[in-house]
Amino acid sequence: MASRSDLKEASLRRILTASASRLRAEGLSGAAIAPVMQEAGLTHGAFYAHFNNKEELAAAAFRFALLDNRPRWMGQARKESWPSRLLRLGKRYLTTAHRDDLTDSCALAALASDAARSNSAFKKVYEEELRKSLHAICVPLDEGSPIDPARLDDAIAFMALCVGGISLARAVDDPVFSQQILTVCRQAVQRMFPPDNASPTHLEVPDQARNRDEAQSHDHR
Amino acid sequence: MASRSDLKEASLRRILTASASRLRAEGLSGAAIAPVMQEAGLTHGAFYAHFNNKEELAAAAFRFALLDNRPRWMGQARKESWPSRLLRLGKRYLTTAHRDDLTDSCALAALASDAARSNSAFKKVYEEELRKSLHAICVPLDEGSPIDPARLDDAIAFMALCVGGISLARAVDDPVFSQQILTVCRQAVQRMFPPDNASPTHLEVPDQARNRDEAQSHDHR
DNA sequence: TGTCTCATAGGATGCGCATCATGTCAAACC
DNA sequence: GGTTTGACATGATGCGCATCCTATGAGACA
Repeated sequence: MASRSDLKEASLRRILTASASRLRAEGLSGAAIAPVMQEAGLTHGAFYAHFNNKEELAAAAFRFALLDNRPRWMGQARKESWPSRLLRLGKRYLTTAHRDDLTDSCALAALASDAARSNSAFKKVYEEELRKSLHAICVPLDEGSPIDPARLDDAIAFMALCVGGISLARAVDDPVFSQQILTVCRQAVQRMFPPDNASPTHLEVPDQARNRDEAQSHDHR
Repeated sequence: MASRSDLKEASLRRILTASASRLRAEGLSGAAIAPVMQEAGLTHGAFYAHFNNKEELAAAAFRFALLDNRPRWMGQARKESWPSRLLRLGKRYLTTAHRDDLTDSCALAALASDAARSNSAFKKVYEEELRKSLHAICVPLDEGSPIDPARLDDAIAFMALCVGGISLARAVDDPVFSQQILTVCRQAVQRMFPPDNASPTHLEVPDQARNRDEAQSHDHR
């Protein structure tokens, strides 16, 4: 039928899709309006029918990027123990595939430095999305229940490791080194959250043996 | 006496200082030539007496930033055990003071996202500096000796956690949440690298209580 | 059928920026 | 002392970009 508002909504969606890609690939200041609109099949003039300014677009596109990706990379981590859930997520996150696919990657990592330099409005959006992701990590199954603060702390450390790991892996030129960074970080997740039988998540002293080398370094998505 | 080349060298130093600050505060694309030159007490025309283009400046300024900061934040972690060295470094790195002082902060964290989006030339510089920092973490004392690969792996995971932690803490708007991120990451360092003499009898859980990050911003202790 | 609305097109404007071109003056060198 | 060199200043040049303005054409609506 293509009613008037349907068309606009479709346009908006294309704009957000294009913008979300370019935002991650080129950063907050890099993703310019005209190219985004062109990628969306429109011209720059149409932009202001959808947003008041570039900042609004950035916020909306950032939200869109995470809304789009979160379910995909959450997958079904259900029913697993807490440490194995983190381990599984870490193995999915810290891959060469995710590293190399900037345009479709985790926006929290891709725009971390940018958010750090941005104004309070964008930081609020970033924070909101980060909280949503942390929440999703903590309780992917029953949406309503409050989350365990200890788990939240675990999830924060986990996210920091993942974001830092993939950022470093991307920032480096040598693919071997980059791969090493990813592998080491995957192992670090395991060391930080040892499998259930070891001991519960907090206040434990995991034997100081440096158990390295249980690294399957192949990536799958 | 102010010989000709002395003057040029002094100018270069001012340019690098100004550029290194703005680079960290505004990113690779944000740090423009004219403002940098002005901050250095020169005009934009003088720029090309020192560099061929903006990329050269960015690379040099990035190097300069780390050369300038590395000794300061390494401090004297000598003679301590490996885990306590990392713990000490983590406590120094993951502070609100470091978080808030973008212009003088760790360039590896401030420019991680930017490097990820940059060309191979800049990534090479980033990688080189990252390797130097990792090396400095592993063997701050005797420069010559080869580094233990296991320690290098530890240092990589440590850096990832630190970079991710401070990036997230900066990207977020709520100061309480930001503080929590820093605190959790400091604890995570400890969890990842438990102190060697961590005996159950002598349970000293130093960082467990709500932070009060040792706010001595950098150096001077 | 005829108005109205509004998403879109296509300039136009003005600014910031990297880079280049030209001028200047003091130190360096003969 | 006279010439040369080169760091620096000043002023283009041209591009990319955000934003604004105006026109248009097709759906909405009467």
